[in-house]
Amino acid sequence: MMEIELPKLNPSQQDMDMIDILWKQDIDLGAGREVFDFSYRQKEHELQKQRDLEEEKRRQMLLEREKALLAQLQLDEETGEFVPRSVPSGQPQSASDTPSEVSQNVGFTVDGDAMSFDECMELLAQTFPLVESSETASTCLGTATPPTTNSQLIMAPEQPPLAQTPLLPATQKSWPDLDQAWMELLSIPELQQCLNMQMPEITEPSDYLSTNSAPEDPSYGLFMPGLTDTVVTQPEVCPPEFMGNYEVSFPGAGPANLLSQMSLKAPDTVVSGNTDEFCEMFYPDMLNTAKVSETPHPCNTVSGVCQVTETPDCSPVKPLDMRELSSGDPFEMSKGEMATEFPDSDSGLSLDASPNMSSPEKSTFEDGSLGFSDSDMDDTDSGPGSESDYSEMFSLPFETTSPSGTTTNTPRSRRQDRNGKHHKTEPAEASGHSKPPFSKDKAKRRSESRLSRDEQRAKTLRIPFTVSMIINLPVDDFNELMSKHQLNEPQLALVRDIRRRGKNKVAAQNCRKRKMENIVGLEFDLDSLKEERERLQREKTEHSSSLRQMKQQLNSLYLEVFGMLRDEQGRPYSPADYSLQQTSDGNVFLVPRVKKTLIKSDG
DNA sequence: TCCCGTTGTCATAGT
DNA sequence: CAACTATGACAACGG
Repeated sequence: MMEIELPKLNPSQQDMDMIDILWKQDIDLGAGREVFDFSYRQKEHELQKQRDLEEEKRRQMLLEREKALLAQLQLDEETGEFVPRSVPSGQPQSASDTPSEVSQNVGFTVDGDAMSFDECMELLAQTFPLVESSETASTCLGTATPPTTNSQLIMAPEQPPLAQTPLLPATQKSWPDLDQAWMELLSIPELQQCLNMQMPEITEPSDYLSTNSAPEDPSYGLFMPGLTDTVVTQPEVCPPEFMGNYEVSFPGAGPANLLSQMSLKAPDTVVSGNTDEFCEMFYPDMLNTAKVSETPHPCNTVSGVCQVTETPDCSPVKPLDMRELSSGDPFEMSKGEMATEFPDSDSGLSLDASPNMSSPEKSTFEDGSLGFSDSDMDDTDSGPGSESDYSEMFSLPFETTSPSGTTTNTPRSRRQDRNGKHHKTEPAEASGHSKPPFSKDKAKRRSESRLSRDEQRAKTLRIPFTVSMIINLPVDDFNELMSKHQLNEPQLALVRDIRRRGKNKVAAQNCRKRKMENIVGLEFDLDSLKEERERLQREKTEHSSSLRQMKQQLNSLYLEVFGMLRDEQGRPYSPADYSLQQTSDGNVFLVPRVKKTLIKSDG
């Protein structure tokens, strides 16, 4: 039932188109065009393997050298230094990072428990016979680099999928290790560099890009007029073929390949982010399948991928799934990515946050007038089918994050498969076929239903675009699109309403987010000001105390000085009659108080 | 049933 | 002036 027909209509061109689409959408992820090109990836893969091999060899050599070094040294109890135990007939040292005096005495021929590099390689080759010979070296990392290496994760077109199954349990158990190893792998600068270098060498990206006018927004190209023209006039320009090619090319490894390549091309995303999130982004279906499947493993998402990758027979990964996971709605996906990575853009809130999986009960009943079933929808939508494929491609967002979306994807693809190419699947429909496994965020359901309402309306009026297209297209392209389709007045009104609502929804979300941020900021300011006030009050208290003390000291000093003054007869001055005053120039005068008393007496 | 938080939508002012 | 954004207000919804 998961089989789909793969119409072979100008496959190469379609491949290129799809590559363009996927590539553009994944630019946001840091993925390059080569991610989608088999030849790229092959060469990339080769190069990476070489790099891995070199790296591992180098590490292994260092390890061996250290081992041998320690084996050949003994601690000099007098000096506390390690000194050569004997002079072995070792091989000449090639590394420069070993102390010269030591390297002269140490070789690779090992004594004791140390093994030679070749022995190690051989042992590892025997231990992991499934790994490519060139990769056995990398396994020398031991636990740090589990045997499941990039050859498996990235793509293994030449390897039968079953050949990897023996590793499956181990890899699933050791996924954290594998993740770590992957992160280490991906963090190797040379690796990334070399991956990036491959692109210009193999093909000029402009060759691909030339078909589109250069979009400013990476995802913009998805909505380029040319592309939409293609959509309209060429209904079969489609992902299924493209994906089909991939599936044919890499039996049982298509989506995983893509994922791995993506992860390679966008190491930051993988490394910095939670792998679960990452995989949920790309493999909602698979994850869901993995979770639903009876396999009891605590399936973190990576393991979900692993399952899909390594058990292609039962895998839900079919071209359509692939299309979805390769971002369901490419535009939305890319936007979502941008939103998450660059919060400034759209404040991390985009429409894709709004959902496209609508809860069936709500989506179908909330709009009473629109309460037809999904099958009805399918029937009503069987129309020209020209946009259906792209409508599917541009279908609403959030399948990537919503659990219900993930659960619904499989049935959705199934139905799409059944319907062949004439499947304009609305998100609402997609979710309508299976209930959310658990009560997820009500907000999401609400948003789903809301969007699905617009979707339903659009469908009712047979609007040939998806809501996401309507909302997200730049105004010029939107107008162009409108002009290309002869829409009647209600259709135009609905489309404008959908666009307005969609944009306003995002605006409202941003507004609320800002409001909350402002509140948080103000609370922070309030706390700071409270602290400041307390501090100032403490200072004031201290200063008052200090001032009082100084006044007392001054008074004492004054009395002391005044008491030392004597008149011509040697008698002390009376403090009642005289006072000491200091002028601005620093001179001190004895000023009689007589005047005051006189004034007082006069008064 | 009421309360409350969240979200979508509308109206309107501003950019 | 059109398109978009920001925001207050309101309603619907669900816990």
